Amino acid sequence: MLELAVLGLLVDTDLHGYELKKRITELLGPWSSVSFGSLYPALARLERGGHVTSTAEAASQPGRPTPMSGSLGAELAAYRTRSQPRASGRRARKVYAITDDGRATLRALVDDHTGDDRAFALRVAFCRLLDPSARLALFRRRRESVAERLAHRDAAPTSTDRYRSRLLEFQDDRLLRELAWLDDLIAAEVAGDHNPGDDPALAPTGGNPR
Amino acid sequence: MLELAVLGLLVDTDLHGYELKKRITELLGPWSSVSFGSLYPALARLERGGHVTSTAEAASQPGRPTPMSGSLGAELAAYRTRSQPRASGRRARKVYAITDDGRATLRALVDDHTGDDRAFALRVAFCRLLDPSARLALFRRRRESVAERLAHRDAAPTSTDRYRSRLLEFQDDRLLRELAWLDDLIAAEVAGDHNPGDDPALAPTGGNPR
DNA sequence: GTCATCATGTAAGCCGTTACATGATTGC
DNA sequence: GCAATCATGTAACGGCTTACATGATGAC
Repeated sequence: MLELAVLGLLVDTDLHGYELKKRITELLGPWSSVSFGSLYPALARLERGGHVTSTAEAASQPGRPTPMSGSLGAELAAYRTRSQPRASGRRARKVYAITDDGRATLRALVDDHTGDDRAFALRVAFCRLLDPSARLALFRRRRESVAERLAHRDAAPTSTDRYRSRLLEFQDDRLLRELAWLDDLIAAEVAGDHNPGDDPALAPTGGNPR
Repeated sequence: MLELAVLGLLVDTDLHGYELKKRITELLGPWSSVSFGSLYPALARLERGGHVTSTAEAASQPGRPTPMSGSLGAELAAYRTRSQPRASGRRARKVYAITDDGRATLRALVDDHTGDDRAFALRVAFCRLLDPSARLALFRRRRESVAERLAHRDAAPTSTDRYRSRLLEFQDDRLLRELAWLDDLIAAEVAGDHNPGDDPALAPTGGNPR
């Protein structure tokens, strides 16, 4: 799940750990975010596995602009420009970039259907990386799962406890709304709403065309 | 979280592990349920800690009806009656009962405010065990937390990705609805909607008055 | 001088999972 | 005889958390 978030975010732009954490928090919400204690080991794992590469951002050498900048994305460059004024002396950052292998892994991660609600949300967040049929399948799987949950609910006996019944009511409403949302998404997919120009984000080419 | 579910269910009636698992699944939904591999160790932990006691349900001795039945609840008796036909020869069950210590622990567990959404749902499911002021505080804390999340959302930049923006929209709607639900709950509490006769479930008396 | 922010990591531990081991009863 | 259901447990492992360790910079 952490891997999914990291790889998904690295598709857009190269990032260092600290910034990555901020973006994950933004994506998942301050609740159910991740800690450094899991992020850094995860990055190390991903690097060992060849899914990402890291480049030590050289500090205190203003004469040499962006050494090994081949894998550094345009957005990071912009970020670095914004924070240029006190570039030297800062603690060395490790900038991570996704590899072709990582892109393949990411596609598999988005396509699989294990894990909880948070994992599904993450999949939706990155589902543009799937081809249309896989994306549609993702939505349909979820729809079925939610429908099943609802059916199971209807069979359960009504609770006598006021709070418990209010809770059940609320949760049922939630499921119904998710179902409607999924139906909307599915309808849009079937209608061929996806722009004909394929997203090139996952193309195994070096140098982001942006 | 598992402890919370177990203790909460044991307040209503004494249960053995297998049945407990079924009820937890009913409460949490087939998704995000628990496995035996965590339930049984949890029960052992709770027993070691003195929060529950276990009684080996004697089988193949039809002559002696319910030995040590002092701590066996009425609802279990009913359950046993329903499955009486083949009572002897069945694998021995361990029936768990909550202790006064367990009731105190449960109250603390429901009152605390750590953990994720599932933990909150569980707290609501058992919040009748709190006194009105603590219950109100529970709802208000949650309300604040959800409101904060929403405020943070509004500040975030809108995504360019279609799926991501649809997701954000959906999640925002969810938060708004939870807010409205909480406001309802809080209003009902403030209006003194709680029945004046206190729930005796948490009274440290032996022998359930049912 | 000390606090907040940026920045990267390690170590211990918790809580949960899957897979395995055991064993009886009922129904096909 | 075989599978499903009931019933209880152990072992290995995974992923994530908290707390700790380190260290620089800028603002008050």
